[in-house]
Amino acid sequence: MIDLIFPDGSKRQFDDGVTGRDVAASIAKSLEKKAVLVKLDGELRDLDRPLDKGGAFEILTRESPEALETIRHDASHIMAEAVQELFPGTQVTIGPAIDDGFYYDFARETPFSLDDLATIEQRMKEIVDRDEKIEREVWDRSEAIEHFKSIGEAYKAEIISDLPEGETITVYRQGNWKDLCLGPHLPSTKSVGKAFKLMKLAGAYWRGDHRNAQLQRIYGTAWASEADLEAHLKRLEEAERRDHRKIGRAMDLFHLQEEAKGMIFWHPKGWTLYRTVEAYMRRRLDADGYVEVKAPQIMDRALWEKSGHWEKFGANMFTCETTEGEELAVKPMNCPGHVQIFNFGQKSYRDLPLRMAEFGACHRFEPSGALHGIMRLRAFTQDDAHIFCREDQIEEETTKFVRLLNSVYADFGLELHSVKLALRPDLRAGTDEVWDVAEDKLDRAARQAVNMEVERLPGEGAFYGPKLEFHLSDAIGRTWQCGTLQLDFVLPERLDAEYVVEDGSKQRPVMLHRAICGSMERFIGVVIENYAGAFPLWLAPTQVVVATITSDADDYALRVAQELSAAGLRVATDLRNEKINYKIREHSLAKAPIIAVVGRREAEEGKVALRRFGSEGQSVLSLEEAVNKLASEASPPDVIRQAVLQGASPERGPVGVREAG
RNA sequence: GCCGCUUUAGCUCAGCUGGUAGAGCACCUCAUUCGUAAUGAGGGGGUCACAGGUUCGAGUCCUGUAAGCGGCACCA
Repeated sequence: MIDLIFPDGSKRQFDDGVTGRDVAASIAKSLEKKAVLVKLDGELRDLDRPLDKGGAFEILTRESPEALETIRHDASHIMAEAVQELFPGTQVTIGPAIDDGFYYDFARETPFSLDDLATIEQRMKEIVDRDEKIEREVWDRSEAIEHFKSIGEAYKAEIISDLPEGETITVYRQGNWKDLCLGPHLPSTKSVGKAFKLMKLAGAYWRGDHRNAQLQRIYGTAWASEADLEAHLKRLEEAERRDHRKIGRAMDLFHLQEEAKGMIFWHPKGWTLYRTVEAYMRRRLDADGYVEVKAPQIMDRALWEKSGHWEKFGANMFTCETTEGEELAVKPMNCPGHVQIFNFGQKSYRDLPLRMAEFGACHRFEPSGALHGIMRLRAFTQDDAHIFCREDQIEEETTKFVRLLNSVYADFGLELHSVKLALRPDLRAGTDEVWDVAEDKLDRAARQAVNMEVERLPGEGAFYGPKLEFHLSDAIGRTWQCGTLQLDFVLPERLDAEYVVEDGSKQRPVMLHRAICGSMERFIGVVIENYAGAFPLWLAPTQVVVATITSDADDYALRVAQELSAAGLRVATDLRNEKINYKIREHSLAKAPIIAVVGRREAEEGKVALRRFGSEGQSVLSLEEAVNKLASEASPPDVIRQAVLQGASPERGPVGVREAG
């Protein structure tokens, strides 16, 4: 007999070997019908698999969130079945559930075409209609290897051979089709439903290793209901609408061209946005006790050899040789330069922590396939800083940094989504004791700053120290990793950084590499997508468009523009001989935050009619009122906070905006 | 870098099985002076990514190259 404890706390006894389906049937016939999976002590299991032990027990229906992953996993199996029916000779490999859907990697000579996807999808729906029972079988290891070899499934046979001895080999059978799989699965192909869609074709390496054969991956999305599928497709459309590359072109922010691939041509409006973000970051760093520096763009090979970059990352560095025989490299990162500045003259423990910041332009030779819009470039600017400190300052500095990062994200309408701690890799510098302390310090400091679980990523740290990754989420819930903080035990040693302590002896400082935006370009890309180009007033490249109704108002419009501009606002005028409807439409489509309409009436009364992006109303204000109001509204969020702290009236208007515009 | 797809006017895209390139928007000119999301008329603009090949003839078929896109690998 086994004891099952149900979610309501009740406990019942069942015979050994009872299945989830039996249990469901014993509760209600309707439940048996709806049941697709069970959960035993937190583990998902097939409905028809006999229960070999008791424990916390739950019966799951298709609609339960836990079932979704299984629906996706099953969909991948159905896809594999469909592919093997349609394209005999295609080998299967693996096909897991992933976020929003599933994929399956196939080995086949001829590539699949987009037309094939429609055919496969059709066949998948037929397989669902066939209502094939999905059954779990436990196989003998060598028999399983033999079986898959005999049917030409070399990859499957390899997977089984690589499973540890003693591992239970389970094969799932649906209709005539079999696949090696851990499970669990739904009871029948019909349970999977038809709320799926094949999305794209891609190449992928066997076992994720580029030295292995390249397989053909088919991605699909699968949901519990048609409505969920529709909603997902809508979200994808929405994401596409926000694509920074599209918006960048439409709003005339920047462009890329093949003569400089992976590098941005910033246009006036885009560069205004860039400068606004940079000026904001600079103020935040200034206020947080950083000093800003600028190190050379190109330095001698010898320095990169000393720092270790030449050996480890030389292949990704842009290099050149002078006619005088010097070998130089364009900096791929800023750290060695900063250590040179630290090393100049003598540093005392009184100088620590020394927070050295640079908007550092870095160049890295990224593989062509890695480039992506302005998110992944060959030339980019890090909002980099290195904090030189004592070991006992690591925690405090980390906490301070995380608070700053959190506040910066919030100012851009973004939210810190998760913090991850990348732990020691196999190949690493430093002793285990040092790593224990370092990992522990970062973990504790991050927790203290954000009151959030810190996810641990074993083996993903840099060879020189553990790393905190900060993932943010945008307005439509996508996540991005921008911020990072990395502890470094190695570089100060390699580049001989030291400071004098109280007793006059010399010590190595610890270095914290940290960035909030990561790359300015990438961060701006995220910001563009976050706001879908409809920037808040303080960020908008053009903040106010002064549009005339008739040419009678031209002189007045110029005066309005001049006064707004004098108050620090970024202003454009539209004096064209066009109807006001036309102008409103055009500037609204261009996402101008404020349209100031002036006609004969406003000119005579010294007023302006303000229309805000996204609203149809207008407010008529005197010119002076409008200037004050807009100037104060256009102040960056940190400047407004500062003004409030100092007790200045926020109505007094522009503080600190000018440097950006 | 690897796999697949794409590349036609400034932008978005048509162009069937080969017969010498088209729309909308944008741009320019003229007229229109108008009160909150498109005034009308006219005009200019393309080595069809690039280089070869097949053909009487190539935007269209073939090969190669490049870039872009979707993934994979990479991301110090």
